[in-house]
Amino acid sequence: MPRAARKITDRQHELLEYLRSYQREYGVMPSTRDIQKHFGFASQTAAMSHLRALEKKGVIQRHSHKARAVVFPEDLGRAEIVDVPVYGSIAAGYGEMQEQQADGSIAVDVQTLGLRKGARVFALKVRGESMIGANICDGDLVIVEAREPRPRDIVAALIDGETTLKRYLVKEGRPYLQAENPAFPDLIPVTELQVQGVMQTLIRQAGRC
Amino acid sequence: MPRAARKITDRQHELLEYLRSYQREYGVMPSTRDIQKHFGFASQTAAMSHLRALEKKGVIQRHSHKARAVVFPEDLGRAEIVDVPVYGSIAAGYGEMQEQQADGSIAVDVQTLGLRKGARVFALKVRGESMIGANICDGDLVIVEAREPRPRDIVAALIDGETTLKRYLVKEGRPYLQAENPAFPDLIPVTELQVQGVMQTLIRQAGRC
DNA sequence: GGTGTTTCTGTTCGCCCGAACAGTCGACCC
DNA sequence: GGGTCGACTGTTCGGGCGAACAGAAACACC
Repeated sequence: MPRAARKITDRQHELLEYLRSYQREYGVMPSTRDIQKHFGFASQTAAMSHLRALEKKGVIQRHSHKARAVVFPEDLGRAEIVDVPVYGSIAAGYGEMQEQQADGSIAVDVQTLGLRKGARVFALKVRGESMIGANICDGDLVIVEAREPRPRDIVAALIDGETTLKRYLVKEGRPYLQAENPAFPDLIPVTELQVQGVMQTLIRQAGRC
Repeated sequence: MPRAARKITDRQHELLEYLRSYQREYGVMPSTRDIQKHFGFASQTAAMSHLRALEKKGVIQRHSHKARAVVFPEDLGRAEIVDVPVYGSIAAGYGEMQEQQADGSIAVDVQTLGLRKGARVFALKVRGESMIGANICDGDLVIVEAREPRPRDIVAALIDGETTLKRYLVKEGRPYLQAENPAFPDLIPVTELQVQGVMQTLIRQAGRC
């Protein structure tokens, strides 16, 4: 295999790793002179030829005559990525949620999440087995979009000062919430403002459930 | 509220949108002169002052005296993001998978996926109800890491030329696979090389299941 | 033994690009 | 009605930064 996709050298791998770590830390690519300093090169040309080599092997792309214009091809044309804050529990409306401390956040592209542009979104850690009938387990992460529910949506609702998942149903014009577990009481009438959002995506880490 | 977090102007929103679209397309930020040309400014200073305004409002960060050094704070310090190829079905071993066309890909940060560094990983669209007992439904997306299974892992296994999910169990030193649905036959002895990987994460889009 | 790749040194060139300075005009804000 | 913003024009300066050129020494391939 003389042309294309030859194997990457140890030294080139080092450089690649530096590019990645620099980008993660500063959000920008290093200039050839930054690379020079980091590796202790006496000449800036050394960095240049390494970049050229990596470009020839296809692991990076460069825009010529632009500053810091090194790009990883896999980052290009990727769907937009959103950070979703994760709450262990939510004991307030959406308005007050911003002040509440998130337990962390997850980053996923919008396409997988199936979100509309500009949707307000958060994630909730499921506690208990009340939705086991919908195959949602204790410990699952549920991504919720703050919007009006439609009948049969699974919603995050505020009940007794705590947020839980329930099925949103409408009977004879009156909305009510229902657990998907025969051991749980059925009909809970919806008073007002209790629905915080609609479940959009579910994420489960292996090992649980 | 005189200081900090004032509202973003329409014009500033336009600029922000341009920064994002430029970055998505080229993987690099535009220079002030790129901005100037795009908006038809007569002076490059117009772009500069817009960037300064956005920085003061905290929606971007800048590294002074560096070229194209505009950064979105939310992109900074984020866990590494990996692209996971999605296969509708896999009828081969891991080696041949690279040649097989992926049905798309999803981008998630490694932390949410719970992956080890350098792990070989792919995603599989679940077909059928054979794992409904483990609360895995038809249409779910399962992220699989190619590695040796441990007892009680859920694995992607090649059976009759098609990949399906099964529970990996060991009885009296002999490994076998089991569906998590009483309607399916239990014990399937493992011959060799059939396990393609271990389920690590599950992703479910709402509306299904 | 020539040809090619890798990993560098040393130097020069010249556009790229952020930054600073000096203004202009209009919209709000007490 | 002076003050502070936002949205610019017009110009100059100087370091940032990619790129080119001329090597060199090690190693592998065949």
